[in-house]
Amino acid sequence: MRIARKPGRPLSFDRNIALDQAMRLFWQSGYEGTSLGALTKAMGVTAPSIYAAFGDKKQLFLEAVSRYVSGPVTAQTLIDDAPDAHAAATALLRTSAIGFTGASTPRGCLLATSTISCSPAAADVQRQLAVIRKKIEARIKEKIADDVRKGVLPSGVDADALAGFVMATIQGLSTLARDGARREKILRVAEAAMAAWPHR
Amino acid sequence: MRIARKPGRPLSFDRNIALDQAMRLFWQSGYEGTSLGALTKAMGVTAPSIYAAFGDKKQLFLEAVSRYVSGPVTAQTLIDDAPDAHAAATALLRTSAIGFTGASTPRGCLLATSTISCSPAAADVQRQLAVIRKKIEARIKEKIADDVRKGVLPSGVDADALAGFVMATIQGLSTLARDGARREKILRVAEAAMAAWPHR
DNA sequence: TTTATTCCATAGTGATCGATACGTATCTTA
DNA sequence: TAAGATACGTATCGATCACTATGGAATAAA
Repeated sequence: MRIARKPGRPLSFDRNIALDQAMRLFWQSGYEGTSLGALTKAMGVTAPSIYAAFGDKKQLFLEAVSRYVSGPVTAQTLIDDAPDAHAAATALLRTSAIGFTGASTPRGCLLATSTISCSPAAADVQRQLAVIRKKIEARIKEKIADDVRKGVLPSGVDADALAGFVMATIQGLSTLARDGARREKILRVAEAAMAAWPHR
Repeated sequence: MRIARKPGRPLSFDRNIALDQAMRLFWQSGYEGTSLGALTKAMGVTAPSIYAAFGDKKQLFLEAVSRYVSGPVTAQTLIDDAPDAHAAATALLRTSAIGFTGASTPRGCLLATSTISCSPAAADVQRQLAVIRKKIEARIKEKIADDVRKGVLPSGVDADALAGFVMATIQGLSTLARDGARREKILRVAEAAMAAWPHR
């Protein structure tokens, strides 16, 4: 079977690599803080090619976000693979602390920082990221509720508040990282946070 | 003694009221997300008058931030007035939960949201807000260290990590509020967080 | 009234924003 | 080699950005 090849002039850049550069820039400066001029420079692609390949700036950003949350290790997989909610929360916080302080990436969390505040024109983008955050929180809440049903956690546990607490801590770790805190300290903060976990 | 009155045409607007409107707008949309056009409309003051009264956009923003953190109830006073670190942290989190969900104010925390991500042009503003955040964290850390010295908290307590945890939680509550969580839930999250507090 | 001072309102400044029109180059297919 | 399709590079588009030059209006002091 032959490889189907589109007619016409081929792309002169690697779409994945260019998207990675865009993701990194959005991660660093946020959605509205990243200009198309900065994107063209970082991606090595002219504006018309970006628009042909990704649509407009909003679609490029959302695709970058999709790439950010679709790596081999995601919040989803961390939660699903953990034996219980405590292990899931610990893994989430530890992985966040590591991921927010990578030497070769921007500090903090793209999901937590890139549209926290923006002009009214970007309100819908802001809302879409909030939806993603809420889905993660809902998944944590389910995991906690599972533990309550199994008797791993006492029946009095407020799954809603505890899931919100885990999310809040992740967002907070992101800001600490943005403000320059070292990885080692953020890991200690995460550990201190897990002391809030209820026991049977 | 007579009231000294400047010569020349008097100001046609109330500087404090205008500053309040600016603060609210920055609180809502962040530093770079708030345009001067939006400010002139909300403040009811034309651009040249804003520049005459406040300098430039950066100075106006910093003055709005100064106003935000200089109310009758501030992080500083909450910490200083509390009998111990646990009470201080509880007061901080509860007050944050209330303040981030006011019906007549934007949601979340101006200090936590307005410059989390921004273009390289606003890097210095971003840094100045990070300094303010770090001062609050340092004050919390002192309060904790005091408790350790007094024996209120065990000597093994990591004051640095615990102070970072309180700050991280506040930032996280801000994002939860931004994402639409109700005040009642955020208060429960704050309560869940305080379960992490070490005891003697 | 005159003069000095200060502020307001109009109407812009150059720069940058996101996004695109247009003509040429490069590919597959026939 | 011709035809069709796709992407490239150049050179912009109108809108909006933060900001300001200029002249008239409103006040206090002389």
